[in-house]
Amino acid sequence: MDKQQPKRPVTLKDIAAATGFSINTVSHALKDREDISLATRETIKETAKKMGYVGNASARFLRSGVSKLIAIILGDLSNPHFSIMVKEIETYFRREGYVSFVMNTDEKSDVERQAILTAAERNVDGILICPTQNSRENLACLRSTGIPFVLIGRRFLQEDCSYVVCDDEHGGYIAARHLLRLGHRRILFLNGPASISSARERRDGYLRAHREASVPADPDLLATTPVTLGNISVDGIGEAVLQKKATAILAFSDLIAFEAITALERQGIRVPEEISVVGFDNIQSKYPFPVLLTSVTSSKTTMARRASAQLLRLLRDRTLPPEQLMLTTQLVVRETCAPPKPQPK
Amino acid sequence: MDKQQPKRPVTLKDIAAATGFSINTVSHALKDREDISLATRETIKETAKKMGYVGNASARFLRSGVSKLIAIILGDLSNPHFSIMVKEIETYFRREGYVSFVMNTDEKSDVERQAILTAAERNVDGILICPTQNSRENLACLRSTGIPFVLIGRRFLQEDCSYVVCDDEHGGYIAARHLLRLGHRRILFLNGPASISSARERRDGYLRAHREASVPADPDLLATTPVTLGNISVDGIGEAVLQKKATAILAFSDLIAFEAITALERQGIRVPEEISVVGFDNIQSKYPFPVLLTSVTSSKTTMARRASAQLLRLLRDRTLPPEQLMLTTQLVVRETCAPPKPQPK
DNA sequence: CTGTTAGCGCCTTCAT
DNA sequence: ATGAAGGCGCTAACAG
Repeated sequence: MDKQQPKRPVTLKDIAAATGFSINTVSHALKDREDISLATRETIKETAKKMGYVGNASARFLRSGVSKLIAIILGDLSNPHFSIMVKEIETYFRREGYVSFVMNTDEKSDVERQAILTAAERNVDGILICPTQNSRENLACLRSTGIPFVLIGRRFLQEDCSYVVCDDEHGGYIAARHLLRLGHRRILFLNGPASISSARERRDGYLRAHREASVPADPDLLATTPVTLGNISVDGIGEAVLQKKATAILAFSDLIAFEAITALERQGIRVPEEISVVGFDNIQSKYPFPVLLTSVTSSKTTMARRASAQLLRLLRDRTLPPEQLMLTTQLVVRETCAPPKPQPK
Repeated sequence: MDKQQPKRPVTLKDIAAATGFSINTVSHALKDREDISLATRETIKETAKKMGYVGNASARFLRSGVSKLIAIILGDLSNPHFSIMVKEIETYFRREGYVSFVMNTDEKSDVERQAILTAAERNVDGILICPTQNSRENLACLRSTGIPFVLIGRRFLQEDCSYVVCDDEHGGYIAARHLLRLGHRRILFLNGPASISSARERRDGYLRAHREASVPADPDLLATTPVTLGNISVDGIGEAVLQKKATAILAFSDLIAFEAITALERQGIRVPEEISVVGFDNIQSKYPFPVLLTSVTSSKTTMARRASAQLLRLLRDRTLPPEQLMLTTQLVVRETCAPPKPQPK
């Protein structure tokens, strides 16, 4: 067999030597260029296969300037919301001949900055990023690389760059409206930090629903929790609910909602009998968990595909203007909401 | 500002021209080599930073032969079981200066083969793979690349290669034993395909528990379902349970268990009152879902870290012999199991 | 149709 | 302490 020595990879030069053609001819033949005779192409391709030629992406990039590499930068891959999208993106781009790598920022802007620079150093052709938005600097950093990018899930309103987001304001609105219509008057919003655009916009929707229903929104009911798994803090949620007299909870993500439900039930507070809960992301669209959480959703796979398609277009023609896309949001009603219990006075 | 032109990345040459030193000196200075005077190093590093130098990984690889790239090949990133591990691996390797990219095989061996070749073409330094095991050829393909690799979660018993798995036989054993001790005599095993080592080993444990309990294991209770999300098939699970007179289900993964529970409850069959369910993976260790599924587990983060560490060692010294590691499995008892209902005759 | 030349950005080696 | 030369594998541009 041909498999003992430390295996130097086969190069075009090796194939050239083996077939007697020049390196160049081999290169062209392997790309099936018309200007090489069919016979030659056949011979060369056969020899290449026999020798186990796989090519060298680094060398190819160095010469051509095209790496066929994509960077995906986001907070937390272990969150199903993201992993579902990443899988979609990876599959989409692999079909187009690209390889994509993921970098987790844990929502920290310095890690994100490092990730952007790493992407540049790795010569990626494009970047898909769900920005931390802790600071504005990283957007400048991203721009300064000159690499085409598309934001996904979050956006910068004052800036003119490409993004694909969902209608978070509407999401916050329909979630709050649903609860208000059930009769809830004090809805605790476990929101993400206001620096994140989607958190801000959901809050706006939440407030709009209150205005429409002529229910005053107590600022004390707007709470903030970190959004990364493992850092979500719902300690004392039971106490908070009682103290703030909340009868419902709106959570920034399904994971936060689940954390809250788990904590509440541990304290003997039942959902939805004693407190209603609405989440965001509808991660059950893919996993048929028997949890039955009412949740606001937008198609993650659509979002991922649209963002990928947009980036791909940008890669093919870098002069294209930025494109903004907002997908609709819907409320998926399951079983974690009910009218409020008559409050004992 | 310095940001209009199509932005050719800054190279060592540019810094050399700007500082008046040679390319070589610049290269050395940026690596903080002792043989460049401190003053020069300072100057050069400052200029580099000012000019926004980020380096070029492809060029570096081409010369040095080290890409600092890792490929992760697995079935389905959107499965939390995998995404949790991938996040761990990505973080682990990034701290060591590596970038890792993921490729989903959908458990198809031809896609896997392509992924292996892509990894080789991309000059990865190492591969972490959870093999499909549909065919044996891909292992040969993997070997032929000469790239160090570590299997994760599945293994080839006859082959001498590095792997990190959990004790699946013991997992199948304790799961079945738990159900047998509760009084179940007919446990439907929704297992993965027997080509997958972990499925085979879990089945062996399931059978051992039956032997120990002197309960005959009806082969009719050994069912097989695809393991990728979206392809899991539990259609007619209700009918199957009734027809096979099963009083409990053991599932190859938590996702399959959830699918089964959802399907059963839709048919009005209640868990655990009418049927008990045990899953595998304990994905709730990270997500506090209020589902309370009894599940067999092994630490995913430990598995990921151990596999990463093992691969890293291999990268530092390719002559190291293969290393095999098996982590223990435990049963996490939650609320989906109960003694069987007295069967009406 | 096929071959030659040159160079992408970096690092290794050797020279000064 | 710094510089010069050469080449990693590939492809673009041009020559024959």
